[in-house]
This record gives sequence, C-alpha cells and structure tokens, in this order.
Amino acid sequence: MARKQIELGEAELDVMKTLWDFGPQTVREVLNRLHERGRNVAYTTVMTFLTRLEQKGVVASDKRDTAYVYRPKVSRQSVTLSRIKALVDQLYDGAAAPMLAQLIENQTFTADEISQLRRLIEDLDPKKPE
Amino acid sequence: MARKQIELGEAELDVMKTLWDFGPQTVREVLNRLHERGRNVAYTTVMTFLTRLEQKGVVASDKRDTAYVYRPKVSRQSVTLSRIKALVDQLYDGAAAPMLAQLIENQTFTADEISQLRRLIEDLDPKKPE
DNA sequence: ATCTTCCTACGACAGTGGTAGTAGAGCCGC
DNA sequence: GCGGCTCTACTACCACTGTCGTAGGAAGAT
Repeated sequence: MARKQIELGEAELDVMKTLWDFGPQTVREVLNRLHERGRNVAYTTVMTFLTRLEQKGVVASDKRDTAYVYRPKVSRQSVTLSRIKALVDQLYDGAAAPMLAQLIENQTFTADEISQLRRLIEDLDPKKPE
Repeated sequence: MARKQIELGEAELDVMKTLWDFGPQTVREVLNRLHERGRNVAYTTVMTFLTRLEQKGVVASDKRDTAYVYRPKVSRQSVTLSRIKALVDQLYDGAAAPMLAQLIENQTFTADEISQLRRLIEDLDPKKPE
C-alpha cells in the first residue's frame, strides 16, 4: 500500500533517457547529450536533475576521479510500463483493452507493424497466468 | 507552433470525467460525484478546479438561478487521445506500434477482449487514409 | 428583520518540477 | 604560489497543481 509511485517529470525523463541510451555518465556528459537532443539547459540544472533523481532512488552515483558518475537504477522498461499503466488507470480505470482499441483506431501503421501486431495478438492467451 | 498543449492535472481530469459522465453540473453536484468516487475534496476546491478549467478553455459555464452550471467544452475522446499521443511521444518518440507491443505483452486480457482486438487488427489497412 | 444556508470571489499555502546562480574546494599549468 | 577551470553544495525562484479558508451577497425560514 505504501507503494509510492515514482513520478518523473518530462525533463527528468530526458535525463534518464540519456543514461539508458549512453550508459553511466558524469554531469557534463549528460549535459552534452541533452544539448545534442535540443534541451539547452545549464550545467547546474542537470546537477539538480541528477540529485533529485538520486533522491528518488532511480539513479545512483559513484565518485570517479574528481567527478561523480551517475547510472540508472531502474530499467527503461519498468519506467515505461509504469507510465503506461498510470495512463490506463487514469483514462480507462485500468482496462487496457479500450485504450488499445483507441490507439489502434487512431493511428496509422505500416504493413510491417501491422503484421507484427497481428502476430502479437495471435499469440495471446486469455488470462494467461504470470 | 503556438499549439499549446492543454495540460490537465490528475484532479482536474477527475472533474472533467464527472462532467463527461453525468453532463453539465453545478459545483455542488460535481462535489457529490467526486465524493462518490472517493475524492474527498472541499467545496471550494471544486470551485477552484472548475474556474481553472474554464480558464484553460475546456469547460464553460452558464448561470442558472443562483448557481453556475458547468459543462465540458472538449470531448473525452480528444483529451484521451492527446494524452496518449503525448505519452507515445515521450516514451517512444511518436511511434505507436512499439507502445502497443509493450502493452499487449504486459497485460492480460479476457477472451472477449482478445477477439475484439483481433477484429480491430484484422480491419487495419496499411497507411489507411482518414 | 434576522438567521441560516448556499453560492461566488479572492486569496493563500505547500509541494513539485524546471531552471539557474553563487560560493567554495581541488587540481593543472606556469 | 597564483590564476583558471571544473566540480559539488546550497539556495533560490517561478509556474503549476492540489488543497482550502474567509468574506460577503442573495434568498428562503421564522
């Protein structure tokens, strides 16, 4: 019950992405990555993000030489999934099927994607146990 | 470019839901609905929500007798869709298929839902025009 | 007329997230 | 040994969101 859902802001998520995509990095390295992706923040801003993320328990740091190196403590998958779940809860009271339906109806897909999705659906078993 | 995405908070969304589900209502009515769904907020809190929602342009109000009646100005669908899109953008850079895949893989569905989804997928045409 | 009740208007406050500045420590080059 | 450069620590600030309180008007109950 005390399961306090980890909330990450948009910018914080961006920082996580660079850690996921490029591995453990120093503040400066993260800063450069962010600039590359068009997020032009100040050095100290990145520090703030990383510190907050560490407080939230989603990254860890070790000192290497003079600077700290930060690394993710949670997987991209888990964050992604929990976000999706939060949205499903919010919008559809936890029922994933209607959300899927809406997504499917309102997006366009390539033929490849469609066959991929078909395969996924074919393989579904009802109430498959974990 | 000036396309300012409408942001609704969790509680604000809850208010919208009562308007969508039960139609135009006064502050008091919304309050009661919220209490029914377990959101125990104060009367003035609901007022604040409705006022803010009106400022955001997603609800409108008319005076009826002594009290204002609030009604939604945007459809549930549109809000829902734009939220989903925001998430897809955030997590998958706008590619819906991977998100679908992840959802499908990590949820369990009833047989009914599965056949419904199957039908949806079957009907998909590649790059189907609007 | 007064009391009670309901409604609105307005202000307030704390928490979070995005953003940054300043101060001070450690090290490098000369 | 001194000036820079880089890094951390700490503080700050604003906007937004969730939450509410108080003040005052209007209108029915007595």
